[in-house]
Amino acid sequence: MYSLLKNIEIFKPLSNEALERLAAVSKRVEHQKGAILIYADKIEPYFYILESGIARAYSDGENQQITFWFGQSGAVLFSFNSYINNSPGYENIELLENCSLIQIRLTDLFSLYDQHLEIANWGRKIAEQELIATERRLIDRAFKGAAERYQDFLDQSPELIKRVALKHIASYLGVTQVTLSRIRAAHK
Amino acid sequence: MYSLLKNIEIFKPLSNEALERLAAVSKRVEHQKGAILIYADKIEPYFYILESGIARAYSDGENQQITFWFGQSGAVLFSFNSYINNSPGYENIELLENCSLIQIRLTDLFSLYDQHLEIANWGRKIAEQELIATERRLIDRAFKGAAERYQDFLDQSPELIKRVALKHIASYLGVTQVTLSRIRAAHK
DNA sequence: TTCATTTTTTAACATTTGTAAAATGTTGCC
DNA sequence: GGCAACATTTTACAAATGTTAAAAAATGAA
Repeated sequence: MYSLLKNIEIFKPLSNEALERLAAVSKRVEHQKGAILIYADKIEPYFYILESGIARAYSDGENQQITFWFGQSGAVLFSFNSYINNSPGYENIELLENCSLIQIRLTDLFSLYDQHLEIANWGRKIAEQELIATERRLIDRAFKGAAERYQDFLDQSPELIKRVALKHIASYLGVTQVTLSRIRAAHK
Repeated sequence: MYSLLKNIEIFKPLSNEALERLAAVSKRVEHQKGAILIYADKIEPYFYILESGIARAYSDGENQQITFWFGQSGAVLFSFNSYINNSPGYENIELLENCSLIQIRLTDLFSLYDQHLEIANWGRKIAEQELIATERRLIDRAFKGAAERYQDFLDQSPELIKRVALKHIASYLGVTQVTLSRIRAAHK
């Protein structure tokens, strides 16, 4: 029953046959705002696609918590280390709103990667898209000041500004909350 | 004739059959120190694996050049945007020493991805490993000061310190050359 | 609404890092 | 060796950002 997946952007390039194979191991789940779907230092067995709601990934430091990823509808959500190296991760993933998600067990997904050419290439493209977005951010940190990064964030993710606490956005942008406040004050 | 590839780390997980398919589209090339293998703003048709020598990727800004990647023996080397989105990239890749490389035409590689399950999954893992390394660096920028990042670089890439100009290492670490000099002076 | 809690802003000051320019060191070539 | 080109360090000063603490504003629950 692939109708579950058919309308989600990330699945659109797939043939009906591939979709059915994925649908057979997919399950829709709902979780509440505040739920932690992925814990750092644990091997997490699931891969998720966010259908609705928003989430953030963060790591805990000694006296701070750094948010380094936001996910919106259509985003893939998983523990990088669990998925890639079968080892405990560094990120916690917290839902910032009530969310609806597609859940796939990693062992099922890996088994499809080993059986199904089209799905293997779909998985390749997921990693590639995450890669290019992550490197883009690393380079932007070098070339752009904090104020410009904030403006870019406003332009590219206008919904997130409304729905996410500024303290999370500050650490995502690589500045303290105080600095972000200063940027916003200067902006008016 | 897959002996060309057999001893290179990145090819080791592959079966002989997959290696032969890759070897059939691979070619060993040599380039001199200073050569630019990948140009920003161009769609680059090749994918390389570095056999010997070192290289760096950099982007040009208005009054600066930022190095954001170093490759050593075994590294994969390509224009992310050309490879992933078939569009011009943002990085130049320069050889910092005379290098020996394996060259594969992207169209040949993509064609193998579409035909060969094992090679598709090999390509998936390449992207995944790059992804996790890149995100790791982004997070380290948030949690570690410049001095600690320098120390980590020393620990993890002792050869590069000897062979690469400090100005390139400075921008790789996300600081100016003056700051790196100060860190090195304090370090003694 | 009212109270308690949390988030955001503001202020004052400290620290880090950047900028520009000069001084020093290094490399390769004639 | 000696010169030229380039890399690295040092210095003085400027700008950006961090830290701490407090005030103001927003949010959520009773």
